[in-house]
Amino acid sequence: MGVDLGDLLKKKPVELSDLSSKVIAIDAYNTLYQFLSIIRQRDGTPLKDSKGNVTSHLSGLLYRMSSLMEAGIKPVFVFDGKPPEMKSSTIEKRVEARENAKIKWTQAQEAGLAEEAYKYAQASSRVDATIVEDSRKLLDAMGIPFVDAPSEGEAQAAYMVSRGDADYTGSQDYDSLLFGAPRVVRNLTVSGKRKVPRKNLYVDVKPEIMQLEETLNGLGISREQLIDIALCVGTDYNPGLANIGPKKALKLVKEHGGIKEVLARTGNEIPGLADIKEFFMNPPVTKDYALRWKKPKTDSVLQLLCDEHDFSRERVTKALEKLEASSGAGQRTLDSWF
DNA sequence: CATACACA
DNA sequence: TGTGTATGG
Repeated sequence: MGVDLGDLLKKKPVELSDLSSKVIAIDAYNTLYQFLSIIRQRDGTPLKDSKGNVTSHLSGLLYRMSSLMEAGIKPVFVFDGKPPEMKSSTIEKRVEARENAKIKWTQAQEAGLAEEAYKYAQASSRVDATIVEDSRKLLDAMGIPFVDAPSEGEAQAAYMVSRGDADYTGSQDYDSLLFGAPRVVRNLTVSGKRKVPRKNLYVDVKPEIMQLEETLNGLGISREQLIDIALCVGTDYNPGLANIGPKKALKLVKEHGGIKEVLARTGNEIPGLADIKEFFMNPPVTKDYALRWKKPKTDSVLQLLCDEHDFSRERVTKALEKLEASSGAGQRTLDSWF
């Protein structure tokens, strides 16, 4: 998912402490998917409570958010609304890939291929309605606000940064830049370590920020041209052109001015081009939101995580102490509203 | 992924 | 003070 523009974009590593007091509009889907895919046992099974419900996302949310808030960061989650019709092909492909991965997971398990099994287990992750519902309950109990996007969460998050209601969008994907987010932060993690795929190796990963204006100036293009490049490479709304990666796309778009000319020159076409461009330039968003960070409801968090999902009381209590110590839950924001 | 804990 | 490894639910 998302757009593969990583090589073109200028990224600046930062410390978590540099993001203190910043409001970060986090793409909920992206984050939950990451948690579900990565927080697993060595055989690939996600964390589960005694009733068999998956809890990886709750674990990820609790520990990461309490650490970020302790560092003074003010997260707000943005949930997806109704996906646009032009995304349906991508959505169908994801469903299919997931079903396929489930079968292969079982097969690999039976064949005793641990690494294969793990890989397919990850690929079978799904952010379903229950996952979303649990996550909203936990965020609410933790006092972290969330916003419901009318359509794409990345677009809503970008809008919130454009308006100045948030400082950054937070996502591993680059889409929010296309939607016009002035600033994006990736790798918004605590530990700073990430496992490299397939290898038994960990590398240091720091949060990194990207700035739209700076990126565009550096490449010598407009946002519309950045979108054109994405369209060449492929987005959630179109498959992309054969044998054209980010670098070639940049060259072509700069040379010919825009996607229309590139298509004409290369003998390609993108069905629904105008609608897709319009969607990136002017996505459905809402201004119907209020960002309030509240004191965590300790009892609700303990009830949800410990009583309902078998989390350790000791660990959850420790995380709650971090939350309560955070400035985000405290004075300024809260008092300004009450 | 984040944390805890062992051990250098 | 750091690095590797196991565990969480």
